[in-house]
Amino acid sequence: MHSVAIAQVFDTDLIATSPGVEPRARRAPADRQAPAETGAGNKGRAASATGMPLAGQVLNFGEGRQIYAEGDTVHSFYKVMSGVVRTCRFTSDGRRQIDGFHGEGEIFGLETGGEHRLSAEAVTDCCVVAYRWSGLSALAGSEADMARTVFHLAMSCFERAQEHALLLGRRSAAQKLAAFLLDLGGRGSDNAVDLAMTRQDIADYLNLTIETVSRTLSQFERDHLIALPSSRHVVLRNPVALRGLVD
Amino acid sequence: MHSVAIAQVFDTDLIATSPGVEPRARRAPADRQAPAETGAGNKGRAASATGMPLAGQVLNFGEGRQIYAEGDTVHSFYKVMSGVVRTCRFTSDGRRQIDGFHGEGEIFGLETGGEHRLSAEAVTDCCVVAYRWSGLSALAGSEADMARTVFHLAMSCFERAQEHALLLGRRSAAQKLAAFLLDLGGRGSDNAVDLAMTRQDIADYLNLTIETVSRTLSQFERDHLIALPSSRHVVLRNPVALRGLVD
DNA sequence: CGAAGTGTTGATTATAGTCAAACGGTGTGG
DNA sequence: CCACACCGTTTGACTATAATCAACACTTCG
Repeated sequence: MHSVAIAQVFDTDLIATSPGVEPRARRAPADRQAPAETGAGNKGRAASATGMPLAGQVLNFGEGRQIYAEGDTVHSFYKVMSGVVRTCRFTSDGRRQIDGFHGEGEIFGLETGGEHRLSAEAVTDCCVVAYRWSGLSALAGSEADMARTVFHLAMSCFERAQEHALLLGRRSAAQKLAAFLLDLGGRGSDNAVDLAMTRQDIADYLNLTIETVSRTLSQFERDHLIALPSSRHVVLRNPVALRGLVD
Repeated sequence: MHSVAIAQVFDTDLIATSPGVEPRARRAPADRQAPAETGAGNKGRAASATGMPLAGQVLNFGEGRQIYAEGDTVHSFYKVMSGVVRTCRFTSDGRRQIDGFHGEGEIFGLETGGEHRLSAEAVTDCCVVAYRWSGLSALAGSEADMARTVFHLAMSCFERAQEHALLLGRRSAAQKLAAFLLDLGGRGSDNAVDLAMTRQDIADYLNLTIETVSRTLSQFERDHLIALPSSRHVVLRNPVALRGLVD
């Protein structure tokens, strides 16, 4: 089902070799599939030639597929090679809270406890590397480089979580959306932002409803702050004014 | 101004020796004072007798005093020995967003960048230990124990930030307050919670107004979910029902 | 006692949520 | 090829919730 290859840890960067990515059809038909590591099996894991301490498995997921579920035992943490992943939690009243969107190069699924506190799903077809991780015990004394590496990752996860909390602390829907668009826009150098996720995803991330997201974007367009050539493609016409809304 | 003493790092716990805490009057008069490390100077720093890699300074702050400001150069991270500290940010429209309340044993001020992204202030009179920290470079290869220690701290900061984001994702004021009270209540074993912070602090933490906080607590009391013997003392009369509101 | 800070309550308004309908692409099957 | 259904999205009308503006109560402290 999934292609498997070797990856390795090097200094503060996690590198995957021979990713073996195969394209997948958009619009995955089914709701759920077996967790990644079950589906992919364990074949192909080996220490790399350069003797780096941690090897990873390259895995592919179709759009909408679950990578792991809330409550699953933690076996690995993950790095996004391509595509976008969301981490989220479901509340008992049926709502979904999206903790974050994780794009290329970003880490998700890092936990200290024994089980995942959130589930992770592919927003688009995506390729991720799973790094075996048995919690803090993996940070044995002899592997200081690895400790530093993983520490760095933990800190960037921490800072993203903190920024998300501050984003959610914004007063109005307009402020939240402006901050969201600028965050996405900031990743590329031009002012074109394309949204990998649906309005529902955005709403669940910003703690708004889909209607409010849609209305606010339409208002931004009427105010010439953005252009919406299509619903998933946003052009920041006036980033300065957007920034003014935010801070 | 501040008493100074030695502290040290040991395994995953940061321990302060000879804290030399002196009580201070509640209700600090002035708005701000010089940052801790300026006020306290550098005297008293030394390697401990047991040869632990990191020594800390014990510092005391009166209620309302600033520990560091947003934008300050990072010299240290901090552990709360007693009292409560808040970390927060101010938005250009004058609002304040509280990132978190940090009680006894908790860490704050850990950053990867060169400057603090938030400011920290004493909610009550408090005693904190400042651990010198020059960022990732401090995690040199020979200090694996320290790397593991600091990694553990980073992860707990991360998890708290993530929980805060999910808390802010709650729909209603009642849900936010119920989650907040249960979080505070969970720290002790009984159902008595005393609030170190003002209604304004709570409002800024939950992204609500002071009036909504007050009204919601009054409503909880009318519904026999809590008792409010005084405004800063809450008794959770029906924690099960509160939990039901949250999840 | 009076002043200042903190907290509560009431009346009104602004904002976003809810319910509902319609629009626009995309893919399918006749 | 077109008709159709489906999904994500947009828009409208109405409502619920919390913000705002305002007044008042309670504590602490000088």
